[in-house]
Amino acid sequence: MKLSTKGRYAVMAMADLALASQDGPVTLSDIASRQSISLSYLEQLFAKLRRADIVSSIRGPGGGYRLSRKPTEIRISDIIVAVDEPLRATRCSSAKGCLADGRRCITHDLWDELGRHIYLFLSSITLEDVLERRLLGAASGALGRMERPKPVAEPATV
Amino acid sequence: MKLSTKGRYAVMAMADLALASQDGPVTLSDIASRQSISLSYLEQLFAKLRRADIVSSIRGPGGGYRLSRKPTEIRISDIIVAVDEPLRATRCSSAKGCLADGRRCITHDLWDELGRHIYLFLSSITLEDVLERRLLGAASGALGRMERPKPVAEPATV
DNA sequence: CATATTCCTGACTGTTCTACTCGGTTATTG
DNA sequence: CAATAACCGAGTAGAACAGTCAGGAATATG
Repeated sequence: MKLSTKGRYAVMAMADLALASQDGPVTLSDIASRQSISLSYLEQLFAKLRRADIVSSIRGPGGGYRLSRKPTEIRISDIIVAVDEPLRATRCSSAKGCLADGRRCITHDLWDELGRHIYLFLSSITLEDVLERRLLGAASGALGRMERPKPVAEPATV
Repeated sequence: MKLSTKGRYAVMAMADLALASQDGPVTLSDIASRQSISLSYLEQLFAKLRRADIVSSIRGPGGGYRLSRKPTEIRISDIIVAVDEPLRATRCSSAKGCLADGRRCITHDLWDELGRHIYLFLSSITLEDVLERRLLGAASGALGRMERPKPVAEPATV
C-alpha cells in the first residue's frame, strides 16, 4: 500500500467516472477536462485499472470506459493497489533485510501494523461511500466491529 | 503527514537511540553502523530532530545524542512530522485548488479522513510502545472507544 | 469503403524526492 | 595540541511522479 498522489488521481478519476456513467461509457477526454488531469496520464492509469478488472473499455466512437462492478463493490483499496507500484523494499517492511540483531528489527511490527491499519481503512470504504460523502461512519468502522452492512442489493444508482 | 521511508529511518534511529542510551550519550556513528544507515544521512535527520526538540546533543569526545524526553512522552507522529517535509499541495488535500464543481472535490473528505486516521494511529503510539513491542493495544486505541478487537481480515501484503 | 472516434502502447522529458557522499567548521575532552 | 564528535552546506545518482508526443488498432457511422 503506497499512498502516493498517483493513487489519489486514480480515485478522483474513478469517482468522476462513476458519477458520469449514468448513460453509456465515459471517454477519458471528458474525465481529463473535468478533473484537470492530462489525457495521457489518465490513459496510463486506466490501463492498470483495466488490467485489474475494475473498469472495462469500449473502443470506437461512442466508446469509453465503464465500471466493471457496481460502486458498492469497488473498494478504494482496490483502486490504489491497482495503480500503485508495490512499495519498494526499504530495508524493513519486506520480510528480509531488517534483521539487525538476529530477528526482525525493532520497528518492524510498527510498520506492519500501520500498513494493515491503512489497508483496513481504505478497504472499508467503497466508491459508493465516496460518492455519497458517507465517510465518517466508514472511518470509525475501519478497525472492526462495524455493523454497517454493505448494501449489495440496491441496483444502479450508477 | 507524509509517510515516506525517511520517516521510517528516523523512527528506526530513534528506537536504536532509546535502546542504547542506557548510559550516556550515543554517537551517530554507533547508530549508523547498527542500523546500516549512512552517517551523513543520520546527521541530516538528527538536525531536524534536534530542531524539533526531540533529542539533544553533546559535542566533543564522549558526546552524542540523547532523548530530550522520556520514551513514554515521544509519539511516533512527533518523529515523522519532524523529519518529513510538509507534503506538497497536489491539487487536492490543500484546501484550495480542488474545486472542480464550485466546492471541494468529491474525494476531498476521503483524503482528509485518511490523513486524520493515520495521524491518530501514529500519535497513539509512543517510542516506549515500540521498544516494548506493545503495538496491538495502541493500535486499537487509535480510534478511541474500542477495547481490543483483532483486525477483521488479514489483508494481503500491504 | 473511408473517416472519425476512441482506446491502446511505447518512448521520452522535466521536476522532485530519496539516500548518500564529500569537504569542511566548531565545540569539547584528555 | 590532537582526537573526537556534533554541525553545516553543497552536490550527486537514481527513482518516482506527472506529463508529453507519436503512432497504432479497433469500431461506429456516412
